[in-house]
Amino acid sequence: MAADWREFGDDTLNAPLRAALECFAAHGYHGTSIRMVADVAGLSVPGLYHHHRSKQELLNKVVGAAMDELLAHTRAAAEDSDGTPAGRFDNIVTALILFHLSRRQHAFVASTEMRSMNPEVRAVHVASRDEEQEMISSAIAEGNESGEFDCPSPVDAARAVSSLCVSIANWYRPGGALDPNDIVAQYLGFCRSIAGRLDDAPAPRG
Amino acid sequence: MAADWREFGDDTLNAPLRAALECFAAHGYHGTSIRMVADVAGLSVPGLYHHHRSKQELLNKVVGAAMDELLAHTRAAAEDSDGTPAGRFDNIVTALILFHLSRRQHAFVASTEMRSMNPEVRAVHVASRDEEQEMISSAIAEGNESGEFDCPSPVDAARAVSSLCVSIANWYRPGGALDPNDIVAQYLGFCRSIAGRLDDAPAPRG
Amino acid sequence: MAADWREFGDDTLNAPLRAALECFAAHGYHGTSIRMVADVAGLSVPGLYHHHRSKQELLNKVVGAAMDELLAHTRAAAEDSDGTPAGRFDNIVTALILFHLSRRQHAFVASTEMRSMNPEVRAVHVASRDEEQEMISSAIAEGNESGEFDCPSPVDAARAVSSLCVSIANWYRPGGALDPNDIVAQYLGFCRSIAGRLDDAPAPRG
Amino acid sequence: MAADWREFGDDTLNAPLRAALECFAAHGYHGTSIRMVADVAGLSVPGLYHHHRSKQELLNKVVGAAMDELLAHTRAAAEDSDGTPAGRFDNIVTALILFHLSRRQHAFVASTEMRSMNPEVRAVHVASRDEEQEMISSAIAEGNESGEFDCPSPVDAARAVSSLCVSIANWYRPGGALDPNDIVAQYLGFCRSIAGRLDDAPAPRG
DNA sequence: TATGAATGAGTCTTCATTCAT
DNA sequence: AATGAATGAAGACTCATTCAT
Repeated sequence: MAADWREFGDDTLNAPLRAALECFAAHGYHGTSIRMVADVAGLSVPGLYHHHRSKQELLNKVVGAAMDELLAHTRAAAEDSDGTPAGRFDNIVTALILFHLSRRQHAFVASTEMRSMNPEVRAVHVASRDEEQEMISSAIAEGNESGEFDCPSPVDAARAVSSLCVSIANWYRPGGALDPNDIVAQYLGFCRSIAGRLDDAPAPRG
Repeated sequence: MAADWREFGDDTLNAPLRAALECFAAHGYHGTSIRMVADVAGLSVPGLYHHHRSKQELLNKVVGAAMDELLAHTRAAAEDSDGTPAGRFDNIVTALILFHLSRRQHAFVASTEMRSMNPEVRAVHVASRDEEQEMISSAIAEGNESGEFDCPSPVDAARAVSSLCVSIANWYRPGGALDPNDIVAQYLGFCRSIAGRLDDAPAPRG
Repeated sequence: MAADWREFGDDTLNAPLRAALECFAAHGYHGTSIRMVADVAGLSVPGLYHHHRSKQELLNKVVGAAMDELLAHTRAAAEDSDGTPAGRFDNIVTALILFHLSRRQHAFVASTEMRSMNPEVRAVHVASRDEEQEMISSAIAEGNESGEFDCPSPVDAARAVSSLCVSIANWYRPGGALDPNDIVAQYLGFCRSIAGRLDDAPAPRG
Repeated sequence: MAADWREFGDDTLNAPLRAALECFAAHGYHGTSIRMVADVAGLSVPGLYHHHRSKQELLNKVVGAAMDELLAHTRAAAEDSDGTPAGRFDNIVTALILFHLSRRQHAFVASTEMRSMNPEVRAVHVASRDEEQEMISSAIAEGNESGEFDCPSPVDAARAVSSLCVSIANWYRPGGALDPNDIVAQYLGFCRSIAGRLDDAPAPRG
């Protein structure tokens, strides 16, 4: 994993989960009926239930898979860095941006349907998200010490960085006018400046 | 209005609309039943229908009121500025931040339930949002000319600025640890750096 | 009540509960669909739900009303007796028989659908039934002391007496060949002999 | 068979039928799903269907086997008697009691799920039950002639006797406080007194 | 003005049953 | 012989909405 954290191939969702993802992204959890999911998946309703026990479970699995993938890539990105806080920050944020470009719907559903999840499942996802943000804020904090960053509140900045990356999923459409690589560069620039990165060689900016 | 665009008093929603807002914010449009709204409003179901023709209309009114208020404040803020692009940018973004602090639920519902609105109503709101972002991007573009900003893509930066301000509604709770004034300063700083503001006197940063 | 414990007029079930009673008696709780009940009651399905919260509640109310009526009549019968254990036994058992003749379906459903009830509701009904049998067994036990009965195990006999009266609901149909008064006399005789009643003037026997 | 009508060994139901019996006894026919039966039987659903064509057939076979066993034992008991009506009555009733002690669940299901059976299958079982009761009532009637019984209505008494024996299945649990042999003696006494048995040597009574 | 009562259409879910493998 | 996968029909229940009062 450590080597290819930049790569997001086709996701591994099977037909029913993919259908659920698409429906949830388009209409929301409560706006989606199980019949819609079954139709999109090319199954009958009981056929869908043969694979997944409930509508709730569809959501859990979709969001769970997304969160796992995000964390795995982010951790790999952090480990893969050059050892400096700034390098770690760049890698983590790059992974975050790439994820939201590559898993647009997953990310959108995960952030939108938090409230529709079971409390216990939601707790897991909140923990994942918190770990995410913690990785960012500690990189910034260490960067403050190393002189690479000048950020008065790493925790708040990390939240803003995270929010900004998440927001990509709200508007990005593959095949649109913007090149993904440009977006990565652009948003990495945004995030560096939010975090108070002190640049000799200034980062690309939007 | 031009004078007090910084002030957001109590909103003017009557009981049914306020109830709808609360329910939509908590459970989403499709996750909210008309009966829930009636209960929270202290009305019977037909009593609710006496005031508002449909569930859809509740959403339209709630979101419409929010968008109108946001636009009014933003326009007033723009007009109230010192005439420089940088001053206009600061005012507009400040209005945007204040709105998302003061109308947390309204903003959350407006951004979350776009897809649940009638197409024609949605079109109005999209137009409002676009006008919003256009005000920001043109301030940045003019700032590029005036030398106050150095921003390669004002449109993209404006979207990022807007997204970041909207995201405040996702986590801010009145009465929390952070002081609203500090948040304004902090996020204005974030937005300035996203937009490539060239500072003599550096802005507060997060 | 003490005066008219022999009288069972029309029961007080309203249309939905009466419909539920009839359906449960005919097809059992699980064999009855809510649609059947609604049809029999002359209501739409949501109309039925307007009056009663769930299928389970229909069962609870039907059985609860029956148990309450049975207990009220049995207690009144006990209080109305001539003071001797034998007189009390006769009154209680007579009330029991009359109930199963007059509330055939109620009794049938109550005894058949115990297992279909919520645990807590079932507990109430088990307690009622136990009180019932306790009234019978203590009459027998006191009759043993007074010399009116000779019964080695009043508890077991009381259960048999109770079971025998309940069984009337399995076959009795109003308007059939047997006169209700004759059945009362006959089954009272059965019950006396089960309980070991020592007769000078022999009771009617079947 | 004539020799051992008092013996009820393990029943001969195979795994699927035994599972069906247990489920039907616990939840009723309509409260039982084919999947529950399959699970209890340790089979897959199609595996269950491989052995039995339908849920209905499971019920038919379970009840049919029970009825056949009951009739066989009752007939053997009748033939095995000492030739007197009273002796025949005692044997038949004893067989009836033993059956309800030994085949508690079978008897319970057979009496509870009459209404859930196919009409033609139900007809067979009604006929069996009628034959049963006819054996009892004719023993009583002949006993009236022979002076061993004094029973004004043998048919009604036979039904009461039958009902009382059936009711044992409602409460008896193997391993409980009461010894099966005692129950036989006790209920035989109950039934004799219901039937108006005139005793020189008084029978055991409850 | 306000509400108890009602409803057609829809919700999620499970049913008994079958079939390709 | 045995099963994973599938399905039309039905299950209980709720939806947004209306109407008589």
